[in-house]
Amino acid sequence: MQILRDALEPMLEAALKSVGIENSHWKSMLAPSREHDQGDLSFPCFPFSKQLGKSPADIAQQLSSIIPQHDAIGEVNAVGGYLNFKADSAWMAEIVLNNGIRIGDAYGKKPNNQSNILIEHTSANPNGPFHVGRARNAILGDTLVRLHRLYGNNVRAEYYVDDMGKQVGVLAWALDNLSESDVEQTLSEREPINPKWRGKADHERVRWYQAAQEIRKIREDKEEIENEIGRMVHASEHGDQAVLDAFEAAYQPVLEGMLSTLGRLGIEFDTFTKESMFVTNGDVAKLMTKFQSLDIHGTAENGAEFLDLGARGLKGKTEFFFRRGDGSSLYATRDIAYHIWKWKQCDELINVLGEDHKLQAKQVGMTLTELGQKVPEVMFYSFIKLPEGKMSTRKGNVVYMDDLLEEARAQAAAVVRELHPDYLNETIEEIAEAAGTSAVRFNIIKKSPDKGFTFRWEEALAFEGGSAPFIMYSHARACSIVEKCQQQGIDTASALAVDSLELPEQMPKGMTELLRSICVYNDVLSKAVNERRPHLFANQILHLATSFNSFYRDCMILKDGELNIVNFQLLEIARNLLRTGMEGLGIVPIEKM
RNA sequence: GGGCGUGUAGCACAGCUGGAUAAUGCGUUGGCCUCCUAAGCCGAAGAUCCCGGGUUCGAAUCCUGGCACGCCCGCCA
Repeated sequence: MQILRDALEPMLEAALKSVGIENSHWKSMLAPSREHDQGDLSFPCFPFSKQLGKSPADIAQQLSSIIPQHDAIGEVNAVGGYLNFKADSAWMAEIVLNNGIRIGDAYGKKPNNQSNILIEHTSANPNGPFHVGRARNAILGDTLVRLHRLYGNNVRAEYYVDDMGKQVGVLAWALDNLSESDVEQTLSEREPINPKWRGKADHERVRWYQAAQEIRKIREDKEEIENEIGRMVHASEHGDQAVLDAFEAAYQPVLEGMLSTLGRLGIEFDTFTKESMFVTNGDVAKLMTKFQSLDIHGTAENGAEFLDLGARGLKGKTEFFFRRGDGSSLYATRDIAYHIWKWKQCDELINVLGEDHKLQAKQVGMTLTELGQKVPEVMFYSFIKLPEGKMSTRKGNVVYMDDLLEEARAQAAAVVRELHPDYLNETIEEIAEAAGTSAVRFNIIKKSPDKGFTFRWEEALAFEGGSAPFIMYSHARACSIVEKCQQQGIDTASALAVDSLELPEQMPKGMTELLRSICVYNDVLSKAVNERRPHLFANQILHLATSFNSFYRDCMILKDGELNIVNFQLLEIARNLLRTGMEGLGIVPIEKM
């Protein structure tokens, strides 16, 4: 709790000085208490034992008696060599009720930070629908974008469109050369397209792509096919506009289908940048010329060129090829041109990448350094597996996000229908869509990105405990209380305006817990944003919802038609914090459940 | 073979800039709706923190050596 720390540090410093400790290492030792009921911040006294010739317990005891009384401190105690500080409930209430704590600016407000942040995420090849694995990037990336905005930063969400190269080439070839019956025959062993997604181009066209991948391996004329695809890919890499246009015609509907899936999850982009731009505008050619002047430049027998990153300390694969023997560029080369371009339009650059890109990101980073450019920050994430193994669009071994969202919506609808048989169908559908999609999102966000996990339907569709619907429910509950107040004709606006409040003498546990949770909110948001670990904030919102539920249990807002103003004001703060927090996570903050 | 990452209750997951009795959810189990939404709340049981060594007053956390799993080691993207 930063606000408690700020209040405490000067007092602790003085106390330490008076017992003879003057170095400043102690600051990092004042840390959140492990034992949550012992205090909010704890200070272990063990290291001073030798220096002072006293037992840690004695030192803690002595310090506790020196620390002066202060509004912020509810309790100081010395237990087993620890000095524990508990924030004072009334003090927390004072700060919270008087807007003394910054909680981020949420949506629609101006950024309070002038620096421009560019976050590139998703950037999936436009060759087929999102499966759950590919979608982890989009969900994590979008959450990072949202959290930055909640924190008050100015962010641009960018999608890098892979509009050239082999994957799109195969797709374009397939659409031009295969009939529907070719495709269906080739894929006859596989599951047919879900009728629900007929007409959605990502689902339709991926079958052409998948069929082409098979045909390229088995058909008699496979060599000619390879030549044809190779010719197009080549042309695209040399900036042949006709071929690039043909590619675009092939992938654009697919990309739109993919984006509509993401849209359902609340994911949107500010800008799209096509890879081919860096070929057609000459950036890549200039870059490759520049590489030739570097000390670490090398040339292979067939004329292919590379940078020797081993000379800069890279272990393992040391040669980083940027030009093929035939003179064309490689994906990584274009990626570097792209990075240089990105740096021209932002102050801070973040990429969201799968763990399979770690080496590539390292190579790009080292090359950028070699060119005197800054290195982007990267949020890596591990893959989602299926119980049967790895997901692969090519092999068709996937759980599509569209199917997952449908299933989630259907199951959520069943829950709502059972809980509230009296709700209108339309209401049920609305709640189900929000709860279903939010649950899917949250299930991915709440896990640490560097942890791989196995997708399980029952987890993705859990609507209790640590889920999005749990948070949504707490929020909806808060909303329903406000609604009830208004129904009863209570003037909520003037209740909010009251500023001389009398706090309860004995503060209920639920209220203290809620205040605590509110007081650490911004600490966690800041950490989640700056360390690029959205799951920390997800857990904080879960915690906020839990403590709100305790507050709800202990503190009646409306009793016998009578409004408790303190409780009401706290309710509104918590409700607002829940709502903005949910927006930061991409959970839909519906008001009725 | 080399590099990177992960390994914590039956399951899942947090904690990992060293600090107390390792947090949370599911599952198991006992209780709570004449009272603002029970998708909720309160309680109980459940953990060799992968294994061995080391550093330290103190190790889930740091170092080291293993083991298991994942990813990478293309003139692919």
